[in-house]
Amino acid sequence: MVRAPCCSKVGMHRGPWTPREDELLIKHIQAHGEGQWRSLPRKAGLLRCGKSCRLRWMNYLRPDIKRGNITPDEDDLIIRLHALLGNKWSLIAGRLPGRTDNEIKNYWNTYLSKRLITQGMDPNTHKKLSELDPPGRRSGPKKRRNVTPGFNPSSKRKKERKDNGEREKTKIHLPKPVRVTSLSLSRNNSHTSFESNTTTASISSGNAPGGSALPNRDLLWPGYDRHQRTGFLIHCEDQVDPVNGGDDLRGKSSDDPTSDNQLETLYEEYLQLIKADNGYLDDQSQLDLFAESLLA
DNA sequence: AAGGAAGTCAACCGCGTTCAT
DNA sequence: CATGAACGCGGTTGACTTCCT
Repeated sequence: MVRAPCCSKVGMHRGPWTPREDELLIKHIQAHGEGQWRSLPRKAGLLRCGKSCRLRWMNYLRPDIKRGNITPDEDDLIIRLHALLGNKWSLIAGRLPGRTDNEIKNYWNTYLSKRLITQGMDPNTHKKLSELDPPGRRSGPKKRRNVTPGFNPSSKRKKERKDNGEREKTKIHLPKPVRVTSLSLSRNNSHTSFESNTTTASISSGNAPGGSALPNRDLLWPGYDRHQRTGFLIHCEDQVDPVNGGDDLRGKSSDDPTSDNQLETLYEEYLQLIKADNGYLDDQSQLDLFAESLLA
């Protein structure tokens, strides 16, 4: 089947966005919200394809985007999540508040995969490189520079922490809340979706994200209201949805063998573990278990 | 100082999935 | 059921920057 282009490319602007274009896009989204990307450029007075607008907003203009250096904790988490999830950049990004999939993908391709290679690891499998691929024949960074300002190799940081007598821990961020749209509603109905605030591991918070913008609970995915009451919103997106539903539930079978109760129990255990250690998790196996549960 | 090599990252592209008609 | 629209994702590109010789 021949696929129609997402928009007519005749007369469209391409390449880097100008400040004026950014301003128009921001103003439009502030006034009308996200979504309806195809018609957005016309309504916003932009000579851009809708896809381009979405990308610009998601990867650059969104107010909650954290720009700048990836922290050591984020660094470690990316590697560990990549080992479990593979190149699922959006899923990895979902666990790093304020980071975009594009940013993490670029960061991985630019630094992390190369660093793993220099450490003798295969960046795809996270296993030691076989003897069939001896170090001298590896394709890695050829030469050059102390990379990005502020970039600090993880091994060095770990050594510094060890030297300081610090425990080696991985900071765990709570799953990132996302817009939740009802199963029964059109994706284009912006009045029936909501955004909640990004939440990190401030476990004791009892404030419900989402606030007054919540739609009828009956329209939400199973488990939402339960976690809303306790102040957490599980990130549910694609197959990661831990409560048998979520943003992209379309087509999901209600016969999913994993019960709500099982998943809820697992999630509660996860929260308890983090609570017990002020937002950190020492036990790699517990982190792995949680990550695997997301893929179940 | 200049030119080329290499790195970075925003943006583009194509495809898969889901929903509406 | 078939088709097209809309969206999101991962891979790739290419302009620009930085470094090396």
